Amino acid sequence: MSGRSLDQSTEAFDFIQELDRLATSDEIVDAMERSFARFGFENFIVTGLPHPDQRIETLVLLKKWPLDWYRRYTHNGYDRHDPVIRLCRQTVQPFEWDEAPYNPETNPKGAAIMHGAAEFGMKQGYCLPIHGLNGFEACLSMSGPQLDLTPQTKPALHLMAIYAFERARQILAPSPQPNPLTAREKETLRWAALGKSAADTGEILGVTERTITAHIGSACQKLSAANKTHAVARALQHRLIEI
Amino acid sequence: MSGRSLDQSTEAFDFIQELDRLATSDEIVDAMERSFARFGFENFIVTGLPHPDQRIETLVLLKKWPLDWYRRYTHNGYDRHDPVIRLCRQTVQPFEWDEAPYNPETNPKGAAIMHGAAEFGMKQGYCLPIHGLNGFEACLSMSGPQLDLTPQTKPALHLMAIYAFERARQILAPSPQPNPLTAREKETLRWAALGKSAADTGEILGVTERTITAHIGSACQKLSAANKTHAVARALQHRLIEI
DNA sequence: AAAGTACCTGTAATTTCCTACAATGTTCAA
DNA sequence: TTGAACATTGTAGGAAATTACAGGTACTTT
Repeated sequence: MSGRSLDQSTEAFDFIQELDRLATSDEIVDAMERSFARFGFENFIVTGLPHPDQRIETLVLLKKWPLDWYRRYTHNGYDRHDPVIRLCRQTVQPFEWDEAPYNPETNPKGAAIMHGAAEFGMKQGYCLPIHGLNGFEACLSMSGPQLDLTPQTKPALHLMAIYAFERARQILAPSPQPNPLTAREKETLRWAALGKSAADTGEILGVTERTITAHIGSACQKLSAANKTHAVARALQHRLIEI
Repeated sequence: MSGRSLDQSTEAFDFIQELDRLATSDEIVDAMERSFARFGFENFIVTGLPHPDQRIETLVLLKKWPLDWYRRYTHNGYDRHDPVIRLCRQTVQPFEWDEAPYNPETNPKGAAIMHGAAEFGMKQGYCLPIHGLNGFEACLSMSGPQLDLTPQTKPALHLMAIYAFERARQILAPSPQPNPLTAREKETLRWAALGKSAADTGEILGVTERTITAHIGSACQKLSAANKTHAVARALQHRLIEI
């Protein structure tokens, strides 16, 4: 094993131990900047992957990213068509940006997005998908002019990404937004997701059918759902209930 | 950094590179046995976490585990109450078995399961949650009489677990079971998940309401669902549709 | 003490869903 | 070519869901 790759192996473990001592997102960004620079990366972004009804800006945790490109990217909703984001949703394995395919027929904007990044000096990059609790999807995407990626360094970066994300999540999102549903509403939605009718659920919970429909109805209102099926789907999607 | 922990750091990266050269699950088990032994582990199991309607036996990928305990565990459905499994679903961070809480009131079987494992020589252990695509949950759980866990070794084991799992998944589950739903059934379920009535969906797809109800009905049959809401929940849970 | 929230229940009208029985045309593989 | 699976549509009746209007209890916060 070369001296260089040994350095990089221990670099990952040192980085992880350093993370626990960092208290703010700025400190994490600084630490990431230093550590990733040793692997040839200049820019990076840590972000969740948005649902159809979310904007990616609200999910970005950390970034050292060309600001103009970031503005253009978010303003135009490029995340919907970005080949890197798309591949990120389909794999758990890290990959280089080059490896993200884009079919000009099904995704005409794909090429333009990749070219746009290249215009900002980000021709090459490495993306590390992160899959969290309850199907939460995120990634650490990095770019640099001269990547130094070997079979040794890739897992090291992977490990750094996982821990950096988790640390950032702890700091920046310590309190997941309060579940807007009451206990009863969650309970009735959960039974509905398991195929129970309002009458069934009423019997299970020892209340009348009418009460169940009332809970379902208020859950529909809170979730802006058109009906029970819609409410269950949204509750599952946003991890408000578990089945 | 001590010589021991440096060995263990490189051990992880060597293990990961070795994985790609392994072609069978037996070879992976052997490699894991050798590598994990250096961290003080004797037994391990790599398994997916079952949904309410699944059995854990069908999701076990690799194991070196006391057979009698495994039989007792699966026969009694201990995975439903195992404190380690429960915590595994709630965190992405590795943890020691000791750290898995069990409330005797809400989970009376929890203590018995932990004691049962101890009877088979598995008093201490380390569990590494693995969160895959689309919310797929799995873990690598390991046990040994004398654990050698330090802030350096824990991330190393974590990394090994992630790559070992992915390699086992590639070998043992190369072909995800075919989606049993037809294109039309998925389409109608998807619109249902978005809150559309059968009449709405019929208008959207340019067919009659009756046709939509037929598709939903056959989807319900295939999914063993009691009604549309149940079918949508199951389809979402098993990643048969995306919304 | 008042206000707010969650929880519970009722009636009634309307809409939507679900199932059973029946049938036609298409596509694809054996 | 000949089933098998799929997509489509129909009728009809019962089950379930949805909405609107109304009201009561219990608990917590202000």
